Amino acid sequence: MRMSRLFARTLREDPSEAEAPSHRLLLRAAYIRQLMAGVYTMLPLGLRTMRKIERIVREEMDGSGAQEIRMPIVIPAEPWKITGRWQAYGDLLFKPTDRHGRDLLLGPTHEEVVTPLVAGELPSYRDLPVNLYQIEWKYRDEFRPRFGLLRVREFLMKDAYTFDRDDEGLQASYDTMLQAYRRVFDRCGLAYVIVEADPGTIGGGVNHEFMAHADVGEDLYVACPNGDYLADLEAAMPRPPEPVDARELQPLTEVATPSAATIDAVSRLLGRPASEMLKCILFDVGGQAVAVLVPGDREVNETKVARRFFPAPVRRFEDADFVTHGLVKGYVGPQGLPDDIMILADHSVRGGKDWVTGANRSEHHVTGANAGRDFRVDEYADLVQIRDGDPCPACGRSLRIERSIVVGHIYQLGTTYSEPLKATFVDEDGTERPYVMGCYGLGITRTIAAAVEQNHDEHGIRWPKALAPFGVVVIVANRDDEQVTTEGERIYLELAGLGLEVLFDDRDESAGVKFADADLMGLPVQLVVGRRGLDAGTVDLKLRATGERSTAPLQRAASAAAELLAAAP
RNA sequence: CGGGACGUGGCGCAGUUUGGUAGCGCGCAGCGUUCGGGACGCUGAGGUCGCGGGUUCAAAUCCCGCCGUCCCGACCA
Repeated sequence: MRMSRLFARTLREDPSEAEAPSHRLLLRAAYIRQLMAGVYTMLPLGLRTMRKIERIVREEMDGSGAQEIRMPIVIPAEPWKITGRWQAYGDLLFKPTDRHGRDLLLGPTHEEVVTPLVAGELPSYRDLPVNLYQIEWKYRDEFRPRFGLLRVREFLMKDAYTFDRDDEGLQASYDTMLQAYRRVFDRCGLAYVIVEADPGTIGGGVNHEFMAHADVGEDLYVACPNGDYLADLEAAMPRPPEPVDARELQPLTEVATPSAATIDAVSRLLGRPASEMLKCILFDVGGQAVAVLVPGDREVNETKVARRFFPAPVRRFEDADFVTHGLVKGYVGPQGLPDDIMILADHSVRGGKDWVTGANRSEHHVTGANAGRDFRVDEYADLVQIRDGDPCPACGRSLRIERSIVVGHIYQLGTTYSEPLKATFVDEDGTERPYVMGCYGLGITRTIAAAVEQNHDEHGIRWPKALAPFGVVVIVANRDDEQVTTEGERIYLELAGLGLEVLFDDRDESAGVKFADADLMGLPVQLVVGRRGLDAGTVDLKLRATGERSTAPLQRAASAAAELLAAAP
């Protein structure tokens, strides 16, 4: 490709709207342009890199026994209403309507399409397992798109779906996909970890996230320095609480706590640490009131609450809700709550702990409140938010919180979708059973951004060769020197003849501009043809990743560049 | 949606406080000089000052409403 013809105008200054390195550099180096918040045009360079990743993904999917299909983007709403996700996704969905006023949506993921598809085609256990995937644009009207390609409203995703006869089959399919994902991200040159995670609005049980390290990453995970625990922050389990020694419990006593409606204020007023307070947070779960109990020094992990009740929508009580239920905001405690309020408690609330908690009466709290004796707990669960420094559930050492970008997320869905959608096959014994499903997402456009986050310096992008839009850039350093231009052209054609992807910077620009643009665009190998070198019978080579420079004899220029590229990271 | 900031040629910005001819740098076009790490000179093109309404003799500037973009939070590939 001749750069003089390439549709790519680089920017000398950082666009004001770009903050994250990948956003800034992809704009400056002419890979992408923004159309509106969270929606981007891929320019020729960006599209080439995107295709590179697609190709790697395709090869690994095909090699794992998955078959590519292509599902529609415009989807009828009905199956989504059946699975509950029409409500669960809510405003996250783009919801067009057709001329008949029928509800449609732009596909944010495709469980509701692929499940009935398979059910309609494969009625027998003999057809299983099945693994279908597609690489298609996804639409999610994110609350806040940001950081260029990292979080967008239209993004390219590879989504795969497996259909198995039973849990053992699912486990095997899942393991196969997990290995395929490893190979994809290894080939993309990403530094990443695989963590246990929360299934969010997809649902299901076991699931893992592939998290690429990045300072701008929006996703947090906890890691044990021993390496024996890794988990998404939202899914991280605390170390089980130490058993409480049996002892004499205090009586339940009401105390006046004037204008102390916060844990902090009560703690100061009564001179007791926040860890001895019992926090009682109220949620509305699809119309049902739920009280969640955690120690006063911990936060409720709302994701865990939402997961417990999925797909019912979960929201915190608003002021009006307290009034409706006859509760006093700031002074709510579990004892004496009406029966229509479900009480969920974190495991750490178990046993006699003489809690200080709200008295359900304005300006009053109680002391000596104990689970079982003074208040009922309908269910114990893991509900607290993990913090930096919390003990590792495996070894007890302090966990660290790390930042990352989720580039892949795989789920063992089980029958979460096949059951409500009545997607069944006939098993060997002649009975109908729902498919045991898995689904596997991989963000292609996000991987572009993650790769740039991990591979850049103050001059620009430094692509790993697997993702670079071109492998080599041939730079003509002296534009008015006919011999230099001719030699450059010759080497360019020779490289292209070797089957390499070459960008030929034949622009009528000064050498400095070309060098700067080459660094900015980040192509792995730079080959410079200039007067200086020609006089010495050589060309100059530079490896973008390391900045390492070398020279090669003019006659061996193309093969030397090819060898350098082959050895490049 | 809650909190904050911003919107002026393609890009980065000044001008708004105190209303009075729309500016600078980069980029773009032409000519000349220069020519291996973002060269220089001269000439030139390019702007409904986000949109709508209002105040005023006069609005980029003051007032009201709306739209858009970015940053912090809830959501996720």
